[in-house]
Amino acid sequence: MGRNKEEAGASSGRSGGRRVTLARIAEELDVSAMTVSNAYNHPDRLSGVLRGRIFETARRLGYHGPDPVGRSLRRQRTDVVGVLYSNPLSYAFDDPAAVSFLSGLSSVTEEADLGLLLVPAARGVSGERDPRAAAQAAVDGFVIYSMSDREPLLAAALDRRLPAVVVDQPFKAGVPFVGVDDEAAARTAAEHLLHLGHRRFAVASFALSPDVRDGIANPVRQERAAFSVSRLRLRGYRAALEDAGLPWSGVPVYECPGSSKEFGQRAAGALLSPGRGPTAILALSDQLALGVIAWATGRGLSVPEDVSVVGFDDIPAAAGADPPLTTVHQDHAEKGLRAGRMLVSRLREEDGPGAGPLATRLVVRGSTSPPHER
Amino acid sequence: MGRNKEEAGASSGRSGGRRVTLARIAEELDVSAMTVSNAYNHPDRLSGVLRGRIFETARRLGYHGPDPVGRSLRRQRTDVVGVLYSNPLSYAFDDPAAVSFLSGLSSVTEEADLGLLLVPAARGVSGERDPRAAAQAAVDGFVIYSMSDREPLLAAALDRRLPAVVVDQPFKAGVPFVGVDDEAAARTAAEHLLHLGHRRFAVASFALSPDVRDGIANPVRQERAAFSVSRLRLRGYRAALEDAGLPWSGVPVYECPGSSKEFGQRAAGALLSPGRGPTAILALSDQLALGVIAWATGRGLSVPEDVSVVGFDDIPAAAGADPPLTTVHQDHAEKGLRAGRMLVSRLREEDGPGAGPLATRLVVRGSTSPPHER
DNA sequence: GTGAAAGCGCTAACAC
DNA sequence: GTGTTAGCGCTTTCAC
Repeated sequence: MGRNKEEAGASSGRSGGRRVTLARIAEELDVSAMTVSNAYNHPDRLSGVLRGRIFETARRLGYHGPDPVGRSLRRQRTDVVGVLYSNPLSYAFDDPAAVSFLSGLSSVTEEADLGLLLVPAARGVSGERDPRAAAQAAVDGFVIYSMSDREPLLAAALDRRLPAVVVDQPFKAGVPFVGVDDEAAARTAAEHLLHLGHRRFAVASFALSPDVRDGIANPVRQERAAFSVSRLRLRGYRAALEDAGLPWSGVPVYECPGSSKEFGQRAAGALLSPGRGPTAILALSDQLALGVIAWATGRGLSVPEDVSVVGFDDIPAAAGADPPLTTVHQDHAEKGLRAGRMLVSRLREEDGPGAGPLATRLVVRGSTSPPHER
Repeated sequence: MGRNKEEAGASSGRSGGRRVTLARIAEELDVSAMTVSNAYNHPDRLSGVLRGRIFETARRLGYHGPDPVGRSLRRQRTDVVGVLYSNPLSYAFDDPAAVSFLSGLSSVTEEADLGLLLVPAARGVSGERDPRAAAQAAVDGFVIYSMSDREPLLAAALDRRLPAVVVDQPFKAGVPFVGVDDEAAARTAAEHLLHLGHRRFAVASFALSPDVRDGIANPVRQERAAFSVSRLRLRGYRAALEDAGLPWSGVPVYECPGSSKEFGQRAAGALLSPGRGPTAILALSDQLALGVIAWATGRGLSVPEDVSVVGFDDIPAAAGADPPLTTVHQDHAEKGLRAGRMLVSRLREEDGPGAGPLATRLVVRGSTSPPHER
């Protein structure tokens, strides 16, 4: 028989100074802690009556089930997936591509009953993120989203030898990868403009390396870019133009610190200002492309008559833009689904989806046309 | 002196079957576990030399710092904030208002070096979410975003007696709240249309209760709505119309299961179909309003000439819509900031921002005009 | 069906 | 500066 003594303020999980634990409930009912644990984790291993008394006592004492941390320590798993991002977290929510990605990822993790932990990693002086963040995250695995090649945070995460999936960049041997063929996709974008007859190009790029710059990036910096996505897209553009006999040295690449409409406007200002500017602008992202268009139309230039603009990503706003944006489509939500499924299957030690790049396709809309005679 | 024996495969954190722990490093160097712990947590309490040997040995053995779970158990804190959402997680990423909110919230939590855990809570048959999710989340506090009034998940979270903040709904005595005065704000939206001369109204609403419906909701269901945001906005509309002498019974309220452009189109189909329809539609969200506009223009009706439409939220797409949407502005990112600051200050047991509703304002754009004579 | 023993990995508090 | 003790709350294993 339980002693059943009333506790003052028993309604709170931490009243009276002492937290209510499994052991406390067990003591109260003169059963073992194991039995109380079983009541929550293996209800079939108890008589219904005892289970009822346990829950009743728990309710009375303000106990709301096994402490998740004690549980995780003992079971050696947390049922949480960590997400590592190359930028401050709040940037992710301002980036439509990242949001679509997280939407896909979260639908898989939630389905698998796993939490999604957005890992906070303060940015250091060099633009790199605090690697200790990866060591301190209580997770069963990582989804690493779009990191630069030699980011210490990435190394720290992989060092933990937990299941991990890398998305977009960088490609690391031995680590499952989800992404597209950026070089080939960028190439099709440039070829589209070449077919239309353009000969004078400029590029609006987002960051090439964590040590962010704002200005024209020379070919050396381009090839050394720590962000492989940037490097590969530039390579794709370059290959297409050089195949058409155009010297890459004549193509200014404006590097913005980030990927936003505002930066796109700034890039446009630098690229389009002088009299005889480019007739076509290749943007590494839709956000940048939209900024370019906004700047151009704001200056009385018309798109595509005066300048053609091509983006990359096909974010939701691309189709609705004025003019609708010609861009390289990639399925960001699908990336999240795929990354999630790969990681979940690894956590369960089952077979999951295989590797191989996701598809892209050029979507021709209203922001490109043959160059206008000037 | 350390024994320094080489271990096979020492490069992995869990090689040789046995995980590498603090104690293992301590043993290797013939120091106490405490000293190794101090090397990571209180570097100033060791000689630089010893610290160096410890890190060197850790590196050699593949130890990457104290296990986060063991650490959390001992310290009785996780440095993680849990986010509870009224819908499946992936919906949050498809809702521009929620995304802005998370952007604001994450910037505060990251600044405070706290992780953000998106808690997975499967949806039960009644539309309610699994309350066990709240009991199993390893967090120091909760941000509860837009729950229905009697959601078991909400009760389960509050039962844990952790610091918590509720955003948008429901208002619970004793729990810090962040939100706007929905009733007053909705009222201004309806008054705007009344001033323009409208007399025939209809409402496009998102869910009133977790047991989702799709169709006209009668006044009883309206008043019983478990989502206080829905209830209050409807009350605001109603108060304005009744003050103008219009009977609420003449105003159809179409309840959609969710808040999306697609649902808005469906609502418009039901509300605008018959010959003599409303001249103005009040939508409980911009997403719904945008759907209404899309349906109307797709049917050859022009907005605002044939129907005026007012939204609620002022999401980024509202200003760029065609026509630009008249709507009630509220600052979702600010909500996230405020909720984050309130919670962080509570976790630190400091004073934080006080209560009080955030401001809203009616933004008149192109989707409203005086009613056209028919 | 129920329980005893053991220990998951770590650090606060306090010696020395 | 470094070490000792103790225990955070839980569940695996195995016995009964």
